[in-house]
Amino acid sequence: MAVTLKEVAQQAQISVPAASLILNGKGDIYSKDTNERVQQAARTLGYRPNLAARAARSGKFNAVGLLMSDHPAYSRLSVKLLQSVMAKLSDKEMHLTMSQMTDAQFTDSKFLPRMLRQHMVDGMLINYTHHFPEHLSDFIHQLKLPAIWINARLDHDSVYPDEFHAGRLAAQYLLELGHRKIHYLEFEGSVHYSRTDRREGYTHAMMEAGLTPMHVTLPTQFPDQVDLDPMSCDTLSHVTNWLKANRDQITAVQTHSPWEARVLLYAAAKCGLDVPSELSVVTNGNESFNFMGIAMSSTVLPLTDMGQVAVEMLMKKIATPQKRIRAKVLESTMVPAQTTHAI
Amino acid sequence: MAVTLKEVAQQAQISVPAASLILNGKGDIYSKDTNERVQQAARTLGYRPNLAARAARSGKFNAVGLLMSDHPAYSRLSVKLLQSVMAKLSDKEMHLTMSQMTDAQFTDSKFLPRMLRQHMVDGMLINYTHHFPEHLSDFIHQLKLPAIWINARLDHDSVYPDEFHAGRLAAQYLLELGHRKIHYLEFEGSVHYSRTDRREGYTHAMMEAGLTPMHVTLPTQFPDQVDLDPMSCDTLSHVTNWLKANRDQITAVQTHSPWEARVLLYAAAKCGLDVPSELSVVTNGNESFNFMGIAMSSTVLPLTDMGQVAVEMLMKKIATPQKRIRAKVLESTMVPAQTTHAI
DNA sequence: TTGAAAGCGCTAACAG
DNA sequence: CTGTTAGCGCTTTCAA
Repeated sequence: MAVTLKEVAQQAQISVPAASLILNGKGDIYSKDTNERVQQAARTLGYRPNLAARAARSGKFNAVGLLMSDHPAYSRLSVKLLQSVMAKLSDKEMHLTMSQMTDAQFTDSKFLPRMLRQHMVDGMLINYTHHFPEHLSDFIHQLKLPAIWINARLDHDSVYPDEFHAGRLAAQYLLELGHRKIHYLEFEGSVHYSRTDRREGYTHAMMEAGLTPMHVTLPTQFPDQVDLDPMSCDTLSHVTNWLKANRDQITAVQTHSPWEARVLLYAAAKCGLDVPSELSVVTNGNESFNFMGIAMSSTVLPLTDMGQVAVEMLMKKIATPQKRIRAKVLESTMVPAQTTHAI
Repeated sequence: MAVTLKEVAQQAQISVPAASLILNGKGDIYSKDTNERVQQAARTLGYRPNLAARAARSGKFNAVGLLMSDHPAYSRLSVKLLQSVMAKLSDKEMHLTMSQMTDAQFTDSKFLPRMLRQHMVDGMLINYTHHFPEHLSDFIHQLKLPAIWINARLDHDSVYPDEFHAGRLAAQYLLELGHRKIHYLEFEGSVHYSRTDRREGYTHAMMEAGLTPMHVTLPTQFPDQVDLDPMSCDTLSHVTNWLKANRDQITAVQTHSPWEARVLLYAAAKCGLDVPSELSVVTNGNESFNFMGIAMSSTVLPLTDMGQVAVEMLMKKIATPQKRIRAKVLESTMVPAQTTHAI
């Protein structure tokens, strides 16, 4: 067994509760000397408070759970977001416990993640973009477990990006650069609200500028499915064919996500189209990135804010669980880089 | 307060310890009827065991900590690895608590992560590729806290990939395809053992085949530093220039990592060199991937095994903390895809 | 087959 | 300023 408070108290010749108070920063009622003795004893013995005992007594776990899918399409785990969440929790002397659900568990109405089955966190962050099982959210409400949703467009207890704004922002940026022949490219895929919203943001900006929106959807194989059959991917040829057929009518392309943007960049190079001098490319994304030796012009999400806001909201929710908190909608910013060029 | 065992026991008209035993699967000494009553009561009341109380009493947290850097170069967080770790822990009814250190904390010899300062986990997984501060590992040993290192090449208590083998494997694959003019490309960067080992694996395979290893190191800007100045990246031009100058002497390139491979693919397209018909590209990596609409031929790590092995080792370590466990070295496999072609 | 008693390590409420 | 008493929710031990 590890060093306990009792041993520290004995060593410092004081009662256990006194040692507890002192080590928790409430020692100002004790003498300078006693404080010193206790601190010293704790240090020499290598005392580490047992968080389980503390939680058992105080009724607070000082822990937050993060629930997500193991399917990248349902719950993309942004490392930056995760870091921001952890940093913010760390400030509050709380920790993060992770839990993921497999697709099978996800659809099984009887399955409950450990974090819901057992009492172990003060609140939950739920990073499910869509398809969050209703029986689970019902259960969470029923438990009155404080929870904040991330990336889900709900009216309350939720933090999510303004995807319409992001879509419009990217288009406006291309328009400001003087582009008129701007196409919008997306691959077939899941139906998260970001998909329609970004496209509508683009459409809105084009109409505002008196231009006709040009939108194309191409078939793809989801990049994470490459495991299944690496040889069968023909995404590139779809993009290349489209680009070849339309190159005269295009000076710029806005893509739904980095996935389309990367393929497009590669296809353009294959077609001998130089980016950015002959073709500008901009995408909506989470963070700025440089996948191919060229920095992508992109809208980026304030992921750090997002994590902080989510944690702040959760803290409020934990303090007053019954009160619903108005959803926070976050705006992206446009980060110009090396794939766009004025016309 | 949530539903407690006491309430369940009252409802089922039995003592608290009896209810505890029954709900923990040790109810075979009780009558069928009693078992049923307790289970029923727990269900209708929505009982969730308080893990803090259980841990306080049993002395086991049933929790594992994951310590990493927030710097992607020191501790790349593979989502697949993380998932495998979580899944394995989930099987054992344990959970994962995350902790990251910032670079500043990392270099501050006085800083201790919460997980070490406080007693809250039964063991730790440490995902630091290099530069793990000595005062921290000393501290961990001193605490006798069971710990397993991931990605660190230590003799004991460690799981890491055989990078030499991976480097050799990729080269051998190209050789089998009939390539002779095989160059090895890497960008300047940190000095993890994977860097030299992979290169030496390549070198070894080339020498075995009676060929001269051709190795080039090009300058780069770390892809994660794009935030700092997105416009200043000239990685692509370095690769393009190198490729142009050497295209006649190259039929295949092996790259240190996907980062080089992506840039190379893009550079080749820019030069009008078709992959794979005119240039084969293979890389060492963690997982197979398709970043640009073309599936990359790559060595891949058994990340799922890696997570499982790490957890298994940690469980052993927790059971017998004093015993050192021989390090487990994992071999990659070669996954051919769309970027390689027989000559 | 069941219950009572004890205690994990800690914090909170009081009394002195 | 300091100690005593009590108890968080649970598991373990022992007696019946």
